[in-house]
Amino acid sequence: MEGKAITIYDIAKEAGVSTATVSRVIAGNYPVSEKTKKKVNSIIKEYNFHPNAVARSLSSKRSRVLGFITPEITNPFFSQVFIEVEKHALEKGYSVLLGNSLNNRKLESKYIRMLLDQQAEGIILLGGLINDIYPDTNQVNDLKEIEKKTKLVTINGKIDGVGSLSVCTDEGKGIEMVVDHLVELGHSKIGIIGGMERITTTQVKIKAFKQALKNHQLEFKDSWQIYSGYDIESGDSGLKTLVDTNTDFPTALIGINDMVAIGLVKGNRKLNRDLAFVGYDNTDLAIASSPELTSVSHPYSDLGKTAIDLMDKDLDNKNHKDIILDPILIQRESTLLKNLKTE
Amino acid sequence: MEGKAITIYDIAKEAGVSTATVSRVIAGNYPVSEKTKKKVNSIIKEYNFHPNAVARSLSSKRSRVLGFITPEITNPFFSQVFIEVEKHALEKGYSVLLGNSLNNRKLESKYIRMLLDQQAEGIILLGGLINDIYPDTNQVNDLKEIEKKTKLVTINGKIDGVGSLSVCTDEGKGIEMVVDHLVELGHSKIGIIGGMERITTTQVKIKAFKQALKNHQLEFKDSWQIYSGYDIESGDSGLKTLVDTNTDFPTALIGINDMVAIGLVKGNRKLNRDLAFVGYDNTDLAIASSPELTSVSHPYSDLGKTAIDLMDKDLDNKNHKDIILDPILIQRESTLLKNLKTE
DNA sequence: CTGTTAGCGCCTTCAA
DNA sequence: TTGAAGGCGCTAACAG
Repeated sequence: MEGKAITIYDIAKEAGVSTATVSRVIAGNYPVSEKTKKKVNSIIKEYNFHPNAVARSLSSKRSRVLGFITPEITNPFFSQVFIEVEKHALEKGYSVLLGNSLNNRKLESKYIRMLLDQQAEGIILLGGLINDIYPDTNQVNDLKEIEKKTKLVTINGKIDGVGSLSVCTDEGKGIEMVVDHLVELGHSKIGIIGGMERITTTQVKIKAFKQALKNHQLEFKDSWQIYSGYDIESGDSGLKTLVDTNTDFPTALIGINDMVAIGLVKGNRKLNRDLAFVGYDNTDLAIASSPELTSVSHPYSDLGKTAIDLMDKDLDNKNHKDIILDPILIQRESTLLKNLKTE
Repeated sequence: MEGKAITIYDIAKEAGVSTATVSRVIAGNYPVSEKTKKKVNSIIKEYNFHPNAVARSLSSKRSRVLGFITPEITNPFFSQVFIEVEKHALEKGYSVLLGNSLNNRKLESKYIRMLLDQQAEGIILLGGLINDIYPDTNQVNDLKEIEKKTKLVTINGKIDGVGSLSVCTDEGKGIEMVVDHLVELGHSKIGIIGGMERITTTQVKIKAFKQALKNHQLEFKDSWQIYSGYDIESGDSGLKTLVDTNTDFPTALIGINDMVAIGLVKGNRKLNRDLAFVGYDNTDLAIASSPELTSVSHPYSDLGKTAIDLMDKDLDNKNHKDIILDPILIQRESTLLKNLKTE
């Protein structure tokens, strides 16, 4: 491997100019005469020279590296956001280091440490700590500390006291759209399954759910709201709980996310009740399901673009930016197969 | 942001030793007396000092950064492999830069370029170019060039002429296990749907499929093998083609991967034929499906571990390593609900 | 066991 | 518009 790499110095010598000049034509930020520029460029091409990004980072104090930390990149919601972030990062010349924290706070901290050591110019947090209603004080303090050293952008989450830049989808509005849609179809008995009590996004959704019901003069029934988690199994178990604790039954069920909704659909294969289902996040799973799931989509591309914009712009740190984007309701078979009103 | 970072120099001064000594206690690779070690460490803690990884890379010529390039991290198979790779990378102190090439060869090259510039110590390739039966000559030459500069490890794919280290699952064997399983259950009419003709993994599977049928004295019917792609829609469309072009119909269908199998299951909801289904990769989708899919699992953790081991070990470049791991058949409802033999 | 001293490859003032 | 020269923060011989 590794033949001795060719450096800016070699190019300079060959072109009969100084390394400073070579550096300038590469960066293109200082005036260089057309003539020398051409000369240098031709030599660069001839040697197939590519500047060493590490040396560059050290010298310029700009690593052009961003970090992205998320609990589970296998979760389609997270990976969907990631690819959009990365896409826009690439456009601005950033590389992205991905850290998969497995929902483990220790690992999360370890990755943050690594990113700081790597002089990451910014760290993007999605899921994990930033959605914890009771975040560990030490970790929060760490984040505050980190903010002094690098930019912090959170997606769909935020931590009190940490003045990070954030972008999120209005998940309350998303749930409202779902309820409106279901009511429109004639449903008045709606349940919401999944999530965990101490997770902010779950709370946002449930709060919005209650409000939306109220808007339609519908009653919120405690026993139709069940915390059970975020995976397929959580849908199944949530449905079981619902059955076990209710005689009166909803006609429509909202899953806290697509995976839970799939679990609900699956669980109902045995029960065979006539139910409408709604998911959340509009991941590939929504289409994998049959019936295909009505789901709320995040504006993924915008989410990614905004996160990168927040990194990129030289925002005043005191000018805390919280950007909120609108969700999109995607209607599919799982609610549309039957319209209660027309029966 | 950015207060003036504290450096090894500050620590040295405060501890009354040289920077070399500080460097040594941090690296822990050279002898330092217990006493000075303690002293230095206490100062490091006191100042909460963390060495600048960039400076370290430049000086030591070891970036401790790996690159991972894959077409679509949202594809559960790819992301599953990724998290295992990353997990083992972390254990060895590597960070991983992820590049999502979107199956675009240009982007693939761009990411490779970025990784080279970042002095990545190794690049892991999964999917994309390395599974192309007719790879572009220029790109292959590029890869050869790259191999001179960094380590190249390919997962589940390989390029002729590029002596890269590789690790893969024996996908032929996987298909053989599937066929054996189906035959065991009494199936003799088996189809295989999905994939693309010019992709190596598809070819491996189909070749193995033919051989497995032969082993059981079963006939391979051309019209029961349909290229259609890799996503859910491909399953659906593949099934349509199957219906359109056959009067005699299989009793069992193998999807080239889980997504295709899901598409098959979904498509069959309308046809309502009595079929057994098998997927491949054993992703979360296999469980999301109902009936849950019998599927072939890769030894994901081993795959990741091996890839990192190949990076890490100082292997002789001429000693080309191709490591082949065994797949695992996971039996689930989609084949087990009915045993033709017992009817 | 520890300090001195060159760099690693590039950027960036400061002069010219 | 260009060159000289001193870092960036750390590592790694080479002495001692």
